[in-house]
Amino acid sequence: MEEKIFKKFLKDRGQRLTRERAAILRKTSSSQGHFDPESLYLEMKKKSLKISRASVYRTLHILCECGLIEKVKKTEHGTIYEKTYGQGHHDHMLCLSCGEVIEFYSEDLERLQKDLCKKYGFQWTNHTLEIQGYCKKCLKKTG
Amino acid sequence: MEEKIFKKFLKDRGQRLTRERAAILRKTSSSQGHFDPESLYLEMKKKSLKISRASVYRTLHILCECGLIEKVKKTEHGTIYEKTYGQGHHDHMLCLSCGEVIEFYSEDLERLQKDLCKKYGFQWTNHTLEIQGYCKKCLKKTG
DNA sequence: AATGATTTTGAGAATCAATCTCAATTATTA
DNA sequence: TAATAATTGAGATTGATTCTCAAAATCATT
Ligand SMILES: [Mn+2]
Ligand SMILES: [Mn+2]
Ligand SMILES: [Zn+2]
Ligand SMILES: [Zn+2]
Repeated sequence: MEEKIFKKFLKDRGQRLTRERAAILRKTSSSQGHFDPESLYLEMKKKSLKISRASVYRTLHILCECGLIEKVKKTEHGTIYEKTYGQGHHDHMLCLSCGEVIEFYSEDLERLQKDLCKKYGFQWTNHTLEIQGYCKKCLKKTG
Repeated sequence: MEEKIFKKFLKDRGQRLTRERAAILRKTSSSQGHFDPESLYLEMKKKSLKISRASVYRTLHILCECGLIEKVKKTEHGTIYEKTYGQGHHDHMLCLSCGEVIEFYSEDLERLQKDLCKKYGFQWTNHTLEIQGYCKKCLKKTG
């Protein structure tokens, strides 16, 4: 389970699983979907888990290195993250109207990309794909 | 040609094609590949085209709205742009070692994405795909 | 060409996410 | 327990970007 992984990861680097780090880990592990550091900070504050912004940012970094979460992208309002533990790889559709994020996965799409890389002599490690457009719900409203 | 398009676009909004805007347009039009506002600002400064940062940022915005350039993505060092006039749509491979950007296009990839959108009742408008990995050159070096 | 209205510019201030500083605190080791 | 090492938080700092606003440039009209 996540805490075990995180603890081991930290230990191997001579770092400690503090109360603050554990709290942030729990928060991100139980998170549904995408999140950003500031919101996470504010939510923890509300819940009387007063952890400084510095620690939030620092811990999110470590969690990335550890592979438990990942940066999704940078926006004008800051960086978006998502947890990766227990989540398969996927890509995103983003509704330009309501902001909804649809997660999807396509084996064909993955294979096609790897084929393309081969063609260019490029050694694939990972990728990010975001499709922008309008979701079903918004299409109904606007007609 | 670009200047004509830009001029018309501005005129239609009651805006003017000033010396500053024209200079930035020329610079971006003649640009090869990707660029960022700060570098563009510094280069123009070197060439005795002293244009303020404010104007650079403002003009890049307008050029985006006009469709002559596009934001590629946001990085920790700022926003990356590229010109779009005369360039077909394409996606990117980014070398994690040397930073090289390979531009590529795949009809199959495009079709596949549109099919996926259909499946989700999502109305496609555009997308961005970045494949991260290692380029041919770097692979040779590192073995 | 002069007048008056409109738009644009640039210098520097403001904003905002993210990082850094460093003294005080906490955990680990001897 | 004392010495050592890691961590925290408050606030300062950085860096990209935006904003402010007075001065300059451009346009339309007489
Ligand atoms: Mn996701
Ligand atoms: Mn490109
Ligand atoms: Zn929507
Ligand atoms: Zn390379």
